[in-house]
Amino acid sequence: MRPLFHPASEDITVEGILHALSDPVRAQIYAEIAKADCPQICSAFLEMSDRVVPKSTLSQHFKVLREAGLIRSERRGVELQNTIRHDANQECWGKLIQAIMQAHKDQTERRRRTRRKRSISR
Amino acid sequence: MRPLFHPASEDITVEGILHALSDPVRAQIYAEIAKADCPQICSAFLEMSDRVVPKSTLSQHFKVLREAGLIRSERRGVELQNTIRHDANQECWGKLIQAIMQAHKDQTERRRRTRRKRSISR
DNA sequence: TGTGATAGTTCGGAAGTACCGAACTACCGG
DNA sequence: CCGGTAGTTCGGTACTTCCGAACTATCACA
Repeated sequence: MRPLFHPASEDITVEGILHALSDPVRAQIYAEIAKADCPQICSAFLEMSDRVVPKSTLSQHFKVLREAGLIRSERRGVELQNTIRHDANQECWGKLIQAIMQAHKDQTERRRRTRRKRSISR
Repeated sequence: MRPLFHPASEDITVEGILHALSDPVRAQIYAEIAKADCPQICSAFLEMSDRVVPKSTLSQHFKVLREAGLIRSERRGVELQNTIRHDANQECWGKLIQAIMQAHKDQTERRRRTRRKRSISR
């Protein structure tokens, strides 16, 4: 097991961030880590809202988020503590990331409304 | 050749937009269409800044942008006139797209400065 | 109409990426 | 050292991307 790689903040790219957050599972993971007030461990996401995420897949998702520079993972005993990377975020990526997360939130909300409307009209 | 498919605005997704714009070539195409004051044809992008884009690849890139709901393509004779889709953009995606384009712009600028600094320090 | 030219699309194969189960490594508590 | 829990790596299959070659669509003009 090689030590966890985190890119230097000057190596973070738009492409990397967009790619990482263009996956709904990863976007949700990121959102939950962001809104939690304490570090989150990977296995907390083995089952999410509706779907079950296999743990090898989950591990890859965390790797993508980490290597895009979005989260920081630190070993604490047997588990990884994941937090969002405020260093890079605030300065140059803050607005981008916020806009993306807001768009995801709006979309979830919009979908929820549409589903409900549809089920009423039957 | 099937007619050009454009998604209805309610079928546009964050995932689709992020995926489309996470490719630097597509992001640049989108940026240039956005800043031009008249529709742009696909073949205008066969050679861009430094790289040459093969036309089959270019055709796919336009398809991705179109099907993400970012651009509209209309046949005018032998060519396609591409414009950005303001309908969907303004209402719910405007902020997101602007933030992404700004981030791309900042990144290009940052990279340009770094390159120059490096070449001075030699 | 037919021929040539130009713009874009489709096809097919090679290269790359994603997903997931199974086997593995790392760490801790007794 | 054992057993259990948390994560990673491996390997195969499935999907995606890239690009050249062949194709289709449209126009202009004889």
